[in-house]
Amino acid sequence: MTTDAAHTAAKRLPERTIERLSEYRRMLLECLGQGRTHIYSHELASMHGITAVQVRRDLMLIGFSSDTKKGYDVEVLIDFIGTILDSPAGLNVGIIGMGNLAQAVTHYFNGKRSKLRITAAFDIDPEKVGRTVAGVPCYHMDTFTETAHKHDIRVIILTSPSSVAAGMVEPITQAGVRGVLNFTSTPLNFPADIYVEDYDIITLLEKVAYFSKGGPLPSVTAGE
Amino acid sequence: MTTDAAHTAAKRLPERTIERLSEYRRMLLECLGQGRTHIYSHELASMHGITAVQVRRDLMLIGFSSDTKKGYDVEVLIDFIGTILDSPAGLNVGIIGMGNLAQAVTHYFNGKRSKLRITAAFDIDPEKVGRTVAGVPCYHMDTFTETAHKHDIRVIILTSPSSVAAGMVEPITQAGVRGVLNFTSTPLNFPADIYVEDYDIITLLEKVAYFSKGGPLPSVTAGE
DNA sequence: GCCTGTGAAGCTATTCACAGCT
DNA sequence: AGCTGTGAATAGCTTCACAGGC
Repeated sequence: MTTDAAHTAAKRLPERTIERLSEYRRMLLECLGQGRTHIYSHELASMHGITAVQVRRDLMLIGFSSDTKKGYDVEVLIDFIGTILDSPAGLNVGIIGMGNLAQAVTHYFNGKRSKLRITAAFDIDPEKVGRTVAGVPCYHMDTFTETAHKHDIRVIILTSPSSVAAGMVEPITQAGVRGVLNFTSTPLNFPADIYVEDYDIITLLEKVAYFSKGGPLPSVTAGE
Repeated sequence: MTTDAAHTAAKRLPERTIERLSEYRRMLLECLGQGRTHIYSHELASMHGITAVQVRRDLMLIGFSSDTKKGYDVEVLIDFIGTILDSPAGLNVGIIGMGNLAQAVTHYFNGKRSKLRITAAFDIDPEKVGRTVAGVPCYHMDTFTETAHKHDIRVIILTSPSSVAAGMVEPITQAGVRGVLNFTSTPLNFPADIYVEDYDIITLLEKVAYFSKGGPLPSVTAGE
């Protein structure tokens, strides 16, 4: 087995596979909590509404294979996915803009054991700066660069108002951040070596709206 | 059957194209607000960090073409995209769970002119039920079916705690909802004729984290 | 020249189909 | 029988390359 798999650029896994691995893991953790020790690919698949082949293919891609034929060992698989997704030492995440969305995200995180830690929030609202919001200390945006360094922030969740988002590119880049999750509806021009995931809620909803009407799905057969 | 099957998703556009159309439109609206009347494909493209061909291909797919060669007419294109994305009469959206995330989403919507309207929220918290939260009347989840019908809700944004999400499938399905935007980290088994978009924030962040470290990008640009 | 529109090629992701193992 | 692992085929999406128009 290849020990360098975790950081081989050449073997970059497909985006979709990464997303699914994250989902598998969460489901597996739930199964584990319910005392389940093994799970078949088709079970995991149906829980996610995908095919068993897809699950097996994903596991194949990460080089996981079960030794027994009684399905995958839940605990072992969880750990294995961890070697792919997690940085061994964990990763510190900062969040810019401490409004409702940021608080929601932060709360989502609480309780989930994770190698990802939201360790610093940034805002300009005097109501928030200096206080702890949703369990995270909130700093003034002016102190971003130094605070980000101090906390060794590698990933930024950007939830500032879209109007000021463009101005965040420079400081984020300067701070040595490697990845950005952009909830802003402004497309941002980061250098190519920073991974950016745009996640625009309006777009998402318009997409759902489109496909909701798009399929004038022929009458469902009476059976159900 | 009187209605030809051809009309069934007659020309269902690619998911990605739909997403981009939504983004183009928002950018175009901004351009329009700045008094711009025409725009070239490569301009629109660079604003979104994609290629000009991609933009032209998307427009080709929706059957849009410019009459002049001075770029696309901003206003005309906005309207054209509207004919693709919007239901002429608009679409009512309901939101289940009126926590931070829901409030953020609702606020995101305010001010954006849209054919989508969040007209009803549902929660079980007595603090919220009966009041107007973020500009949207909040009803008790118990009244979901009738309220959803009364409001002619076609799309649901699901932001309830994951633990109770599974229980929402039945009522949502019964209410005749056609599309669901699921922010819950629970994969939900809706009938195939309901369009579901799963949008899990933890997965997203884990993905960003993976690709942030994944690329041991040769040399981090030290200089400014 | 610089633009748009588009067939054809290329790439990515999913599914098919089947071999091999208990 | 039912499961996993995987080459080969397919579907979905993006980019190349170029034709045609101002």
